[in-house]
Amino acid sequence: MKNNRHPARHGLLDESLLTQMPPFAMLRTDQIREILDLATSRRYEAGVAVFEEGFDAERFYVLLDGHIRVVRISEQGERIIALHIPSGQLFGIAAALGHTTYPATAIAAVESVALSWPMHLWPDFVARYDGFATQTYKTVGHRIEEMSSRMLELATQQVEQRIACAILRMINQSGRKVDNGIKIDFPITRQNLSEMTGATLHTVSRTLSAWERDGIIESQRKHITVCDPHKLVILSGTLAPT
DNA sequence: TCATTAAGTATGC
DNA sequence: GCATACTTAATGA
Repeated sequence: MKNNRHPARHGLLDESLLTQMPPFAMLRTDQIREILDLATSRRYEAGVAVFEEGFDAERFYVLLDGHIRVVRISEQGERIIALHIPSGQLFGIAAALGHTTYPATAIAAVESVALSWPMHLWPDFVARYDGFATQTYKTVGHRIEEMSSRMLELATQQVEQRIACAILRMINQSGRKVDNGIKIDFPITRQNLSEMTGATLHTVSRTLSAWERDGIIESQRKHITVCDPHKLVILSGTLAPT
């Protein structure tokens, strides 16, 4: 026990919180304690921006609980959803890519809790903590892969296939098993899906209605459950055509 | 194959 | 009751 003035006051933050998180999984408890003592913990209401595109990248974050939507605005002023970030992952890590400003806006999709550290600690973290850098570059690699495959989809696939891909991606990353299938673990509207696929919300709505009639999905407002993932995979066009 | 327009129902503070 | 979420049909590129 050395310093009782850490910004993350309250006993909520114990070491076990971070041991689950990939970037910190390889660290000793005393190292995790050090990191926690430097962290600031904050809660974000659904819909609130954690940081915004173009602003100075002052801090980097790890999501403890909730879900983050990474959003950009196109030249025409349309919102594009670039990524969804599930809990346990780093975000706002512009420094890892050599940026000094955030390349996108991060919005809490549900009420969320995140830890953050000032960006000037980034080099220290990379240098001092084993596995932090490798895990980070792994996540960055995954996200770049995901975004580039989405660009390919946008260019080559039909709307129905793109919607299927978007839903499949979300149940892979944030699916929760329920009685009748796999449910996307955060609120998602037709509008949101249109922002991910570049279709209109009307087309998304019609497509989802058709899938619901066919028993492939079930949906309540803001929630989608996939009952027949296999059929969705076929619709996504990921498999070779007959 | 889709976007657009337009007009409707359902749901929740 | 008002905003938000969602549905549907018609029309036309």
